Amino acid sequence: MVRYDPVTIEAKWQTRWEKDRLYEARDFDARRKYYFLTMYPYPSGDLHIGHWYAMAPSDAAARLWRMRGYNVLFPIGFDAFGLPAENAAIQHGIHPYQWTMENIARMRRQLRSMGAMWEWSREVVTCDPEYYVWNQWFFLKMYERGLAYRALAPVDWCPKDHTTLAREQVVGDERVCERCGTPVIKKNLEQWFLKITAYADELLDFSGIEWPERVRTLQTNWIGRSVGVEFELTVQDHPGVSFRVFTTRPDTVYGMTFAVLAPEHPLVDRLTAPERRAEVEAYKFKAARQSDIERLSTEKERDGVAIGAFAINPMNGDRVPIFVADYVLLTYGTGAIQGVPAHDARDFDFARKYRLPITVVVAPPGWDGRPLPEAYLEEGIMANSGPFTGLPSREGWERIADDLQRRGVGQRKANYRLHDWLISRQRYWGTPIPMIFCPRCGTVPVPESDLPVRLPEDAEFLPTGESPLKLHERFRRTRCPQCGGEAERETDTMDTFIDSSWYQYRYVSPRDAQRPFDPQAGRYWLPVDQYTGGVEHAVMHLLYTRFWTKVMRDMGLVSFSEPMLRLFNQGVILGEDGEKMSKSRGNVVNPDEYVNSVGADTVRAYLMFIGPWEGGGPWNSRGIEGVHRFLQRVWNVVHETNGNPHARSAGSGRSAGTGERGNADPQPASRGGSRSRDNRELAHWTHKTIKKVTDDLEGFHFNTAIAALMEYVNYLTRVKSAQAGSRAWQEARRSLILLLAPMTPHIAEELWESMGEPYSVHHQQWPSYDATLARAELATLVLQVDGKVRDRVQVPAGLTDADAKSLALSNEKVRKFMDGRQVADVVVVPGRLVNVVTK
RNA sequence: GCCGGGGUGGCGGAACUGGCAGACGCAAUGGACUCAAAAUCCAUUGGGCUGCAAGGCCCGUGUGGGUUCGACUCCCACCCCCGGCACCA
Repeated sequence: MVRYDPVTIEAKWQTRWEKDRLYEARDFDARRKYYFLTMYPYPSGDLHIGHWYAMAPSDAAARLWRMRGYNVLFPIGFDAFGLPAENAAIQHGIHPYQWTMENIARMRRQLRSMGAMWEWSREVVTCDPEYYVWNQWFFLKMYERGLAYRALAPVDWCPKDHTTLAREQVVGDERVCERCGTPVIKKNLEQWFLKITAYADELLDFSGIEWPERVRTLQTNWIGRSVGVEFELTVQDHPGVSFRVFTTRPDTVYGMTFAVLAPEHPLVDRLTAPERRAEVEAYKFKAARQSDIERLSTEKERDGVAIGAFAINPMNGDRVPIFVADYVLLTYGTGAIQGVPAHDARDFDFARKYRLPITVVVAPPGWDGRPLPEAYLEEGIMANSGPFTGLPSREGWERIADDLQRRGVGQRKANYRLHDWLISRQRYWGTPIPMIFCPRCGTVPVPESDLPVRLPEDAEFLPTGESPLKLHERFRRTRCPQCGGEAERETDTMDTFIDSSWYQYRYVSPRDAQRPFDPQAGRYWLPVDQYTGGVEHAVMHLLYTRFWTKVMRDMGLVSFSEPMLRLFNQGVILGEDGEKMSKSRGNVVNPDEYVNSVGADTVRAYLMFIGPWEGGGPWNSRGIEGVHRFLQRVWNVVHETNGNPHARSAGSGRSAGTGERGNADPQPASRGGSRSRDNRELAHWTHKTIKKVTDDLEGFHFNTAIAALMEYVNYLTRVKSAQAGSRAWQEARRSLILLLAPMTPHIAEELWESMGEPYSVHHQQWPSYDATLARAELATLVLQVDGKVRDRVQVPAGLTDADAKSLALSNEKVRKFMDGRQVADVVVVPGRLVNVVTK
């Protein structure tokens, strides 16, 4: 028998498939389309086992759709802009372009070893001007629509990477850079923003897409919509001066006993009384310093300083003191609040500390009028609230909001935690922002006809922390497109999340030089049907690309509002020690080593078998051997019966699927009326396995699909000698190979060929099953007495409830355990269980 | 603190819509083959008790309660773990 030699057969088939363009997706095919996309990799240099974990199961799922007769688009590319390339340039003197392209070349080779059905002809590399020109084009379109703007704002700056970061790229309590872990600092800089907040409400709507609850919640929390009322407070003895506060609790306005401004609030200086000035200044200084120093002391006591001015409560005319306190943030709402200690925990602490009155305006149930031990945050009955007293607070909320609105003092408003997307990066290796600063005309966009603004190739990479573009005179100095005078280019480049916001559209027509993508091809392929990738992108990439799609819709480029209909997040593969893989831990698994020993099919199948795909989990070098043994058994069970004279399939052709659909054989072996019991059992195994594997792959339950195939192969091995040569056996072997084809494509192709079946197994129809055969002929009926299992009997599958009942009642063991007691009830679960309940 | 997810053998994990808990794999133990080893194959493998044996009995899905003929699954309370957000007014 031929030995299973994965390394040789895998190389052989990969070459052949590529030569034959086996997996090419055809634009405008008559078949239904299916666009299956996996997040493209960053070309870091080596293909990591994590890439395999993300991609191999995706490939299997995409292959399933193909075998089921869909025209599948399964593209790949590289997220090729980004900091590591530039850092390599600074450290090793290699140009980012060269570094990136060499990495891509190496990763292409490694990716090919996976045997996936990617279409390399559609490959997209984002650092190619052919690609990033459209980033610039989109930017200009957004600028035209008022969605791109430049503003001076306090922004997050990473001192190690020497660049600004989007709010989303600053992580954790310690506020560190998402990329390098360095604590960020605040800087006041003029930067470009994209107005994602204009779409905040729409981004909260996930109807029409099947995305994991987890991601939807993450995005919803990130957007952080809260609904309330913004109203005006006038300041006593400062005619014409007022400030606005935002509250989600207009029902508590009567309970305001103080007001707070953020330390950076513009009115602070103006309103501070002369005798308070020194103290207020000191507080402001302290607050400013604190935002720069680590804010690690989490349970910091709330403090503040009275500024010596008083605000007037618009509901009852009361005069309340104004404070500055750093628990109020300038960046949220209006940077000022009403202090309602009875109904807000923070205000409560603050009022306690400074001995401010605590007025209850929403009475807790059964409140006896005594002071509250802590802030009461729930609903209740309004108290001390003028004409609103006695109303349920829920109603008071609306009535006071109405009242403020009618009097022109305030209006209902939604506030968002989401900020506009800061896209300026002070680095070289990204898309140049196509803008020009002219001393006469101001900020002028680069005309579309002048695109792309190319990165100069001869930039110098010095460890100064200054952008090479800023130091590159020939790039920086230009002519103003409006007046023709001397002007300067914007030297900042775009956040690389711009690239990934629309790359799925580029795959549709990657070489189109006229527009970002061909709208006709787009109408056929778009949107993405299934997207897969890690959950770490939940509030960055996945939010940005939804935003981008909505902008494209408003531009008339697409007719839908959501870029990806279904999303699946796979888990993270860990080192053998259960820890995150890292070079310093020395627990990194190199996929190439395994590919070169046990083969890509084994690595693929093992990654799918390890557990639920969404769960990730530790790598286990013994576990992979078990999967390899399984493939070896598959090989043996097929090969050992290859020589049998009856083993050749009678009718086989392009459409020779095993099931009903497109079946060339009008009377498959499994439907014959005169089959033996053994044949019936074999056919039952075949069909129930087809059903199980089909259902599991559909739901991305690769682990249980493989477990079912293992059971099937164990069974086939047991009955091999008795069954070899029968038609049911032949059907079984064919089905086995077809079911394996998406997960382990090489061994499937090799075995398919060895059986004398026509090339290629990957052009075959996915087997369908016969529901009758999939059901078992015999069922094990569990007999219980009072809920305890007392016997198990084999019964025919279609046994009636009445028969099951009498069978149970006459069963010897059942009678024994009834112990002479009366029957109170008999519960029958058809085909499964009978429970005799005694009195 | 809030939001989301999760706790099942020595390990990774199965279990339809409330109906045989532990599929499949790893590890382990015993055996076959071998001069020997590796590989392979066969058997056993949740815990406890009991029987010469075939077998029998009890306990068991984080904890405590509840609903039900019957609960890993549903309800209530709690503990622990993972992820996210966090002075957001």
